[in-house]
Amino acid sequence: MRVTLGDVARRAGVSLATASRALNGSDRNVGDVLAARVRASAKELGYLPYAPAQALARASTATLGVLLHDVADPYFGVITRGASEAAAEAGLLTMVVSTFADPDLELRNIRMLHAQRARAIVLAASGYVDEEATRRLDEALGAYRAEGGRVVALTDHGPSYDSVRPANRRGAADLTRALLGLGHRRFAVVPGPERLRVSLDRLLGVREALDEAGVALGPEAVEFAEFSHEGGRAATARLLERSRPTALIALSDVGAVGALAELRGRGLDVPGDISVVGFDDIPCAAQLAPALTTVRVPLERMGAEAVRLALEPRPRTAPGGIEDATDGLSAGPDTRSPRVVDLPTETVLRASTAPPPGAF
Amino acid sequence: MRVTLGDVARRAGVSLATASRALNGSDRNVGDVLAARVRASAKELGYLPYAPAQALARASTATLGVLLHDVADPYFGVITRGASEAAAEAGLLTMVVSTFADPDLELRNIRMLHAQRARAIVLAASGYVDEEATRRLDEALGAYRAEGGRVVALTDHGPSYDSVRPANRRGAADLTRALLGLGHRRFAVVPGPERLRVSLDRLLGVREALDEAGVALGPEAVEFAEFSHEGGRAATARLLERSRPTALIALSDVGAVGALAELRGRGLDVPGDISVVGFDDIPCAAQLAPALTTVRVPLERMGAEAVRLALEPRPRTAPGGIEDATDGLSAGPDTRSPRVVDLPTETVLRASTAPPPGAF
DNA sequence: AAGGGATGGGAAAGCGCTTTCCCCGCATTA
DNA sequence: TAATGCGGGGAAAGCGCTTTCCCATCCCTT
Repeated sequence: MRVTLGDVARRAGVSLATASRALNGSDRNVGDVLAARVRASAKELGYLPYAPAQALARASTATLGVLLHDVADPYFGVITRGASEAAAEAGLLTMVVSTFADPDLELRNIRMLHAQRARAIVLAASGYVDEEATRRLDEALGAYRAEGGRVVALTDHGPSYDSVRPANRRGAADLTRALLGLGHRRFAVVPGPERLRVSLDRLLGVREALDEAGVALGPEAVEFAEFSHEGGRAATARLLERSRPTALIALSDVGAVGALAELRGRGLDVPGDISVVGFDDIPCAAQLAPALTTVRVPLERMGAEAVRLALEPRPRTAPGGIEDATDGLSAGPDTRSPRVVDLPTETVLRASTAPPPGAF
Repeated sequence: MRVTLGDVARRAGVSLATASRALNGSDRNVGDVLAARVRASAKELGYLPYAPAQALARASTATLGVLLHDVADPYFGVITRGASEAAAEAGLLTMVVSTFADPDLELRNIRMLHAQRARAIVLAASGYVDEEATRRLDEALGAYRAEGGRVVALTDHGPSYDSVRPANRRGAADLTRALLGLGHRRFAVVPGPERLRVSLDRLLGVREALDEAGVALGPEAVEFAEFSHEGGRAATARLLERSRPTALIALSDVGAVGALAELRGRGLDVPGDISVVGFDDIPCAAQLAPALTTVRVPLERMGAEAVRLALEPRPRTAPGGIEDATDGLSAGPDTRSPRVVDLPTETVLRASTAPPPGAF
């Protein structure tokens, strides 16, 4: 390409080494005079370092990978904002890849990020139930980590990864208890897709609270659905064919919005005829009418926290068992036990919930 | 790092050159036997190409940059989805950087993307009114283009860039005409921030339609606001202090949502007391209650189209004036006249608009 | 006044890949 | 049979940077 560090050095009358040290920092000092000359020369020539070459020489890039289902989904959008802001603070660029909940695509994307040698990968896309898919992903991630890459999971990806975990199960249980507290006894649930672990996790929380209260939740009252407007809408329609719940629990806000649409279409009043709750507290949840009762998940913080974890200096255990601070170059796999950050969720009561009809 | 092409080559008993050609394609052929051996060897070793090294050797990366205000804003989220999907199809990884409508940050981010030698930059963040800021951005983009980088603007960034342009002005005019058609004569407008060109562009459309109809729009009826829920809410509050419009035109959906919240807070009925319209048709616009009348902007398509434009083979004019198809290596600045793709918008009438109160 | 750290500068060896250039052997043509 | 391509293989020269050495000063210390 155009202006190289060599040009800058020549113009400043110094060696390549000095120019490099002056512009891009190093443990070695450069005399003030020369340093100033180099900087001036760089500015005059409009020099910009050539990142791929730096990456090659340093054996380390300045990029972060974020793996998610869909950037346009506000859930992931907010996470990505948190992550990329934290990344920017650390001088990293964020590469966002969408998998659309397809394990094969996810695998390919992990390989791409690995090939790019992203410093770290944030797994915002949730874990799969399918064991074979999980195994293959683990394998690819393992290879990445073996070369010094860091991985942080934002959902349950097994115990071997650093994780930032919202209290999915507990949050769902609390939410359900809130509905029980209002007097509801007939529930219907729209979890996410059955193949994702989050769905099951949250559903488990719901069951937990219902069991506690001795309320039954038959299979006819559960209808899995994609995390989408249409998914939520269709699932709600199917549920209403076979039961008459007083409370509908959608385990994602986007799904809840679809549910609201379906209910409105059927002329049902929310919360007069039926209460509806969501999960995640995406930005528009509060602005719906009725405003959606939901579980606040600290999405932005999750993204930021994940990056913090990923960039945390990583002690490595030498064969002798003593921690040593080898740099990234001689990087071996990470031998620490994984860090886990548990983030609390919070039930947010809004206008979409009320006591069941006929309650006094 | 770990497994290099050299390892693969050695294991397959071939030269580095052959291994490279077999795995990563080239204009030269490799015999079937050797090619198979190389592929097998790569698979067995779990080889993944080292992208920074490839970039250095090829003088070209496999990344795309998208510059936007905020990933968590659905407007940009949807654009990004379109762009990154198109990029993925072309084998590119997408780097997303947020500028939060700050020209300085934008400048820094352009430099970073330049340093990464992203193949192309999609400017989804809108142009600034400030001339000095614009000049500096142009300068940085110019340097990037001088080295062969491609730039596509999604909003008005001046005539020198390839652009994908939604019909902002026309869309706003049509929207306004729709309100006029319903009988409205007293308007209030909440454009975006005054420093962004889109805001002015759309406002111009509104004025155009009002002028046509001979309806006045005094300065007291216009209140600029950030593209955000809170911005729209606060601006609406201020507007209502000093005027009693029958129609409120928010020139972004996120702003309109804020406006709805403020109106609801004041006990005003939409559309009974006042009609509200937005702009963009972000996914949740249709799911609000009342569903928002707005202008559909083909966001996803804009992103995809931008990438298509950016990746389009680029003829270059030789000094003699004859187009030649030199490859990217000897890249000079792009001498074609910029491509412009105009995308139509469409007014979508929903429940948030009705004839003004008292109309018969 | 001589020995010995610091200190700062430069030459050059890579980092992992692509691509030119050269060469060899085979098939084709005269 | 000799001349001529040509297809496919390999050696090696980079791509633009960082970093290890090595070296020359300079300033302390004894």
